[in-house]
Amino acid sequence: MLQLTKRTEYGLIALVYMADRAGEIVSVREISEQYPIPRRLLAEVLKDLCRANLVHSHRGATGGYVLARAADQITLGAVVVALEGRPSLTSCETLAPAVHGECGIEHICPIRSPLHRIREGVWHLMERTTLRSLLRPKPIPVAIVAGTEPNDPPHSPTP
Amino acid sequence: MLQLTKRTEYGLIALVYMADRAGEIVSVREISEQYPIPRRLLAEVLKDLCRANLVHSHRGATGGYVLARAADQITLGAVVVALEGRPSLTSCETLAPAVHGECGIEHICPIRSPLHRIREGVWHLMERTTLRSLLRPKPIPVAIVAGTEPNDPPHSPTP
DNA sequence: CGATATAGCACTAGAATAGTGCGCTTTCCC
DNA sequence: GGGAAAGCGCACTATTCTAGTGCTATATCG
Repeated sequence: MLQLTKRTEYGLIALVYMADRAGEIVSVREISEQYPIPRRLLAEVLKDLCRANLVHSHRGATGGYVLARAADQITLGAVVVALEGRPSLTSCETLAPAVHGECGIEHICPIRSPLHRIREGVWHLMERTTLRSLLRPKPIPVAIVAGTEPNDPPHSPTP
Repeated sequence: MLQLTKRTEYGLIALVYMADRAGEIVSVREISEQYPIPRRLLAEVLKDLCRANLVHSHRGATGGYVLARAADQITLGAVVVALEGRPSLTSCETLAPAVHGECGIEHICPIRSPLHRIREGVWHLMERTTLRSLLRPKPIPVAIVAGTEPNDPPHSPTP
């Protein structure tokens, strides 16, 4: 269904949240109280992001998570890979490498290599998109609560 | 799961096959005998493509399907829309328009509009990809006439 | 020590997809 | 004209994936 999973959405929201508080340790509870995201599920997601080294964890009473790198060093692609695996677009690619290297009709499959190109395009798009570019150009946390975008003031998002 | 469905794969394979035989009426049986695709399922897919006016159907004993337009007039986007609906990338977009126009956290959702851009990018990619570009540049029997890409082999396409 | 937070595993429920059954209609061809 | 072949339409089953939850263990701050 050519759509990101909820896990990925939640992960991105959490990452953006953490990016806004760069350096601070943020707990799952804190994030889940800001958005209608099930706490336990978000916890699972953060664990995955931690395993993928996108965030660092701190255990114990005042524990939580912190971005492992700067926001412009974290790509959408990396997040997607961490939370739902490398996208494949066709089932060929999902199964092929695991089985015997082919999808069974590989030698006659007329859409294989062209679709690869598409996949590459999508993939490239996600690799080029950094967490930073997902951030709103608004510095104040309070603004997050209040602001829909009135008319995109002074900032220019990305070149 | 950022992946095309089997239906879409099957549809593309069928379309490519039909493009190779532009003008001829091709039956579901014929296609399903060339590839390991369940006949009945392929039939469902072709029906959907027919409803979307991407192919024309001919009933009766020697019936089958034919491309409704030239291969370069059929986009991957149109096929995807016909077989799995317009892609949405986030659940916001899937539900939002149906419900009350918002996903519930829309006003605070930090990833909404940036992710929209991504979606647009993916969508644009699919809209720009035509069935023709999925074809192998093989100088096949009847030749697809209308002239393939400029990088073609030693074959001066056509008038 | 106790409260709080992450770590890990396993499990349930629901939705979406893959694939099938069956009867009807249309059309070619003998 | 009648049968075979092909599409049409609907409904149905099965499998897979995702969303979300339960429980327990471990770590750390105060």
